[in-house]
Parts: sequence; C-alpha cells; structure tokens
Amino acid sequence: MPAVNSLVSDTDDAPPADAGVAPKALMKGRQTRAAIVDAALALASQIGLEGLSIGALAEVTGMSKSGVFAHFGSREELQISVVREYHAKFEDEVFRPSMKAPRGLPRLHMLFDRWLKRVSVEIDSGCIYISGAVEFDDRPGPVRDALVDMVNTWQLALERAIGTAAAEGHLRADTDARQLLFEIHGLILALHHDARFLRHAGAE
Amino acid sequence: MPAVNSLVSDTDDAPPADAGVAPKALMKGRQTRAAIVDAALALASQIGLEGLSIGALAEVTGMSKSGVFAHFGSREELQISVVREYHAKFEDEVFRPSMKAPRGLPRLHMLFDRWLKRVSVEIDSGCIYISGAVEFDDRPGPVRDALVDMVNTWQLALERAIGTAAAEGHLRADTDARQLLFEIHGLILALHHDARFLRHAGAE
DNA sequence: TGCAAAATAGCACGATCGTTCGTTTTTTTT
DNA sequence: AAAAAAAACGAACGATCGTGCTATTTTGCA
Repeated sequence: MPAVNSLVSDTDDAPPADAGVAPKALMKGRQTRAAIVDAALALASQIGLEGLSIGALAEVTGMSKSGVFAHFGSREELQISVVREYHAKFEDEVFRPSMKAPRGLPRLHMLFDRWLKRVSVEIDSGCIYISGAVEFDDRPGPVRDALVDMVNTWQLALERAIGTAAAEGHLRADTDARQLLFEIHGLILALHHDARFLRHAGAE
Repeated sequence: MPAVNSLVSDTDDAPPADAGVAPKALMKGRQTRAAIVDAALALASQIGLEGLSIGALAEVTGMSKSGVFAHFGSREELQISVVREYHAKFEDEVFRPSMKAPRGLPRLHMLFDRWLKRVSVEIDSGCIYISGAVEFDDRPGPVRDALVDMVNTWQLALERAIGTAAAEGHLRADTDARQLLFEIHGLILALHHDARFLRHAGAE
C-alpha cells in the first residue's frame, strides 16, 4: 500500500498540485472535467467500468471525443478518476455523516444503514466497488490497484468501527471483528445481488 | 419462467433435437463445438462473459474466426452456450454428487462445501454466476434471461435442501429457509470477493 | 472409391474503439 | 485592448469487434 489515501482526504487530483495558490476562481477546465466525471460515474454505474467508452461519454456530455479525452490523457486515467469520484461520494454520504453518531454500536449501525442504502436501494446507481471488484479481479493494472486500495480503506474503517463497538461493550466481548466484517459484507453483497440482478423487492 | 430447465437435464442443445436416432458416432462438429465451448468457458471465467470475443477464441482454439462463429451464429448464442455449459458443470460437480449424501443436514452441508470449493478455491475459474450477475444486472436480453433462470434454479434447489433439513429436525424448527439461503449466499459472495479480488488467503 | 453434406477457411464489410495531431475557439492574463 | 495560454474541435489512424459471403477442405455414408 503505497499512499495512505485514507478516508478523509479531499477530492481533486489531476493537475499535480494546487501549489499554495488560492483557487483563483476555478478555471473552466476544472468544471467541465468535473461534469465529465459525473457523467462517467453515472454511465459506469450502469454498464460497468470496462463498458465506459469515451465516445458514449462525449455524446452524453455534448462534447467531442477528443475534447473529453484531453482531460484525462488515457482511458485508464478516466476510469481511475471515476473510481476516485465514487470513493469521494461514498465518503460524503456514508462515512462522514456516520462519524457524527455516538461511537460504538449507534455509529456502526448508521454506517451499515447508509451503506446499504447507497449500495442497492438507489437502483439507478449500482455500486462500483462491487461491480469493479468482479470486473477487475483478474485484470491487473492501475485501475485494479486503485479499486483495491479504496475498498481496503473502507473495510478498514468499518473494522475499526466494529472494534470500537466491541470495546464499548455494545457487542459480545469475544467478537471477531474481521469475521463480523466478513459477514456484514456478505449481507450487502447478497442484497446487491438479489435486488439488482434478480430484481427482488424486499430489503430485509 | 418459460422452460423448466431444472437441475438434472442433459447438456446438449444447439441442433434442435437428437430426434430419436442413436448417437451414430458423434459427428466431428459436435466435438469441436464442445471444445470451443470449453475454451470459451475458461476464457469467460477470467475476463467475463462480456469480454468474450470470437477473435480471441479463434486464436486460442487455433481455428479461424468464421469457423468458430459458424457453430453459434451469433455472439449471444455463444454466451448462452457458455452459461449452459457452466450450469451443466456446476450440476455435475456440486449438485448431483451431493444428492447421494443422506438427506437433511449432511446433504446441505455437502452442497455448501462443494459450492464453496467450486466458486473460489479454484482460482483459475471464477464463478460465472457471480460475474455474470454483475455484468448483466442492467443489460436485458437472452443472456441475462438464461443467467437468471439458472441462478434461480440453483437457489431453488438449495432452498429445498434447507427446507428438508429443517423438516428433518436438523435445523431449528422456526428456520426461515429464504433468509438462511440469503445469508449463505452472502457468505459465498463475500468469500468470492475476498479471495478473488482482494487476494486474501484463508477460506474460513 | 466416389459423392453429398458438413465443417472450416479466407476475405471483406461497417462500426466502434482509444489515440494522435493540427487547427480553431474560448478563456485568462498582461 | 492585445497577447498568451488553455480548452475544445474535427478528421484521421490502426486495431478489433461481430457478421456476412464464397471457396475449400474434411467428413460420413453409399
């Protein structure tokens, strides 16, 4: 694990550094880039990261292929940007709000609740962590690395929350955090499967 | 659900029917077709059903593109054949052997055991039910239909096994078969995720 | 052994892919 | 306002995709 791109870390990346300078009034490029990434995220949520094509993306955003391309320099970089964007959104909507809940079981419960909602209730946006895990389980490269990195980050955060809840006395003292994490993860995956693929209704 | 292509049903399909005639000595075509499907299954297990390309398949089997193509008539038909082949293999290696175990918990246990092994221990062959579910959760069509059909078939068989085990008194009497199935499925999915994507070692 | 049929090869098509390059437009700075 | 820099465009490339065709080879049967 090279960089500690831990949960909590702001979201910009491409131009190497905002070296000190105040954000002068963000250049036009940044905005459109953000718009493209947004559209790409929506697209990738439906057809997968591998299905993401620059041509389709250009059509959706109303720009030219080369115009879109120029913002990333390669398809791979685009995919990575999408992964990072999803990570940032996930952080904003799942992780950070839950940190305001009292530590221990309530916080863990909120994490789980929000995770669950994010992952499958909003049918329009499938979870990129899950689809990406399947698409890239046998496809080495930077995209896979980025995905693994962020999934690991999230799982670590969850495991810590479980540990805290146990230490707080809200869980049985002999709780195996790793094992519980594994089981909770299983529930989420099964729900994602049944809701999205089999099109079942009930969330349980 | 149009056809009852239940577990237990033999595996040939393409030429409409083996109308009565004894298998004269299977024509050359059938063999190569089978060989192609085998190679396709191996390929799809790694790069996914969507990643399956006729060109790559031709290279692997040492035939011409059109030679491969002629056996299926369309890419979609090829994908469906692969799904069916996986289903048949799954039946042979997971379902059928388990039916020889004594009904109730032992049989259920054997089903689970073999399922688990098939799905993730053999790293070389990822589970097409799982990867397919993700790839086709938002992609309607005959391939998706075939996948859903077979996953449903398998889940139904498992649910029945759970029900039997409960009726036999091996499980708590108030067991909710659907719920237990859901949880078991979750464990399998989580294992597949951790083993294949995160490359963890222990099976638990 | 010869003949019909099945299996395979070879070639070309239109489409789409990611990417490159030179030009033009827009934005920012001076 | 003019000059410099950034952003977007348009056209083309090589590659690969699935899919038609028409030969050619191989197979199974008389």
